[in-house]
Amino acid sequence: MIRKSPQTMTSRSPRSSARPQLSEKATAHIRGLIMSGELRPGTLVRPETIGEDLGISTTPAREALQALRVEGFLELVPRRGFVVAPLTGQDIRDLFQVQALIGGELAARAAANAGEQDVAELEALHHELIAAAARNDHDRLEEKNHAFHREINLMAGSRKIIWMLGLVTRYVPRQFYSSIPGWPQATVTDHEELLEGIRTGDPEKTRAAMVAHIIHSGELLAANFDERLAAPLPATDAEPAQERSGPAALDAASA
Amino acid sequence: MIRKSPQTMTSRSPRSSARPQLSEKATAHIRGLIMSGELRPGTLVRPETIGEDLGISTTPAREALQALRVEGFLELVPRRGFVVAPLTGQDIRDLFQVQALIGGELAARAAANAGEQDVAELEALHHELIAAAARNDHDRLEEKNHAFHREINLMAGSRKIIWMLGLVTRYVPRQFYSSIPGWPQATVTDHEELLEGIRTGDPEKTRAAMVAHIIHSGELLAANFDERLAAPLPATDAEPAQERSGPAALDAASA
DNA sequence: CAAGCGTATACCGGATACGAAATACGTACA
DNA sequence: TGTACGTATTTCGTATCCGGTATACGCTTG
Repeated sequence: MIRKSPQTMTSRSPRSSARPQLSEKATAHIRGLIMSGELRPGTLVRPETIGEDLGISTTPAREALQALRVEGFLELVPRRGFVVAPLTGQDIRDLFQVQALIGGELAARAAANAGEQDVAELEALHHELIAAAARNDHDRLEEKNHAFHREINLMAGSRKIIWMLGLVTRYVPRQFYSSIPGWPQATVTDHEELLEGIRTGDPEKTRAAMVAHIIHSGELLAANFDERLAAPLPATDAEPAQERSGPAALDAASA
Repeated sequence: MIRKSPQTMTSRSPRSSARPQLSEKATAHIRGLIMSGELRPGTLVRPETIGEDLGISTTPAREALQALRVEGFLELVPRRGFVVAPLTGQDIRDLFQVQALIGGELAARAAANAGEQDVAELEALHHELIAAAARNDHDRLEEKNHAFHREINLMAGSRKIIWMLGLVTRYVPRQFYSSIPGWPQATVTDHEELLEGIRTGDPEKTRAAMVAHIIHSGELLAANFDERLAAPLPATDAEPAQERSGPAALDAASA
């Protein structure tokens, strides 16, 4: 059971034309606006407006809005349009809790599946991460951290669980981490614990390590989020803040 | 630049004209086709085709395809179109694992938050479920089961976690359960264990009960899924099932 | 002056039509 | 037989139009 997860993910067929859809560009753009706080909850987002912003037509813009609605960033008010969904620091904490649960599951499976070669690859990445941390190279640090987690997730060998994790981590701007003081050191020690669990093939120990790692990171980000919410808004006009009663059409899925 | 919404909306509730979008209809339709096995993995799904099927134009059809891509039912091959994503019985099991983790978290929080009134309401629903089971009333059974779980999820008080659960349960056709022999009885006993945990305010006991409940249900459904995969395809229309090899563009999100 | 009502406007949801680019497929040629 | 080319099909994006509805504004009335 060394290498290659059960899924047949034929990696990288060159396919040349790496042309991302315009709708994906628009999706990332609006998502960034929401996560950065430029678009606040309750704001109405119009297709033509964002089309003008990016110099595209309304068709891909509407597709982007639809995608963001599925992701939970926007809500659709039937004859009004798309409004930015509420997003609080507590929401961020909750999402990190979910991320921890899913990431923990993946880590546990990775530990169960890990072969010698996997461990070696992870350790190589880990050492590169340490080197980047020592040089204070934020970009490379972020890159290696991403690669480290990605490798673990792939080792778990479950397409759909990785997919769900991706839906959660859309709420987590990666570039944020590197700006947290003390984060590199904490990450190094956390990753060493993860490595220990994987090396010894101990799923539950690895799961616990991953959960702690994610929750810890999440608390830092959520605190920053709260701080930003407390900050005054750009102050265009004397806006009555319109804390409108959110329609919040929860469907509360069942089992 | 993006305009702010007209903040004149004077706090009047939108009355919810209850008009479902055409794109949502299309989304549900295609999702049903995929889950029922009529659309097999690798099949190319064209906007015009589904537009003709439902008597709608390509505009809402394309929005539906975009939504299904976010949900993971479809993959987008850049200049080719949308193809049905691979979906195996193991995928279903994995998704139930995720559902168990998230549902367990919600149940644990519900137990922590539960007040007397909440418990009373849950017990009322539970008794109605028992009554429906005794009458062999499948529709009402399904309805009460849904309401029971919904109530627990709402008690947890986390918008975003419920949202994530909804993304997972899109892969679980609710109407399936009631057709499983012996499921009503198993559900009643499982729910009683859940109630016990909530009544005593024991989060971890409740979490464990919910995890067991979901995993148990999932195994039944996944077995059915495997069975169907082994079966030959309906062979109704010509439709030569364009078995293009799915590229499976995993992005493997990180933390 | 305040409250109710009717009209005007804005905009969503959807339908088409059209064009450019790229891929797939069939055919002709060496 | 293998390769190159040309055509057909399709995706992706743009532009435009229309019906229906919710909101905003202004007028009338008590």
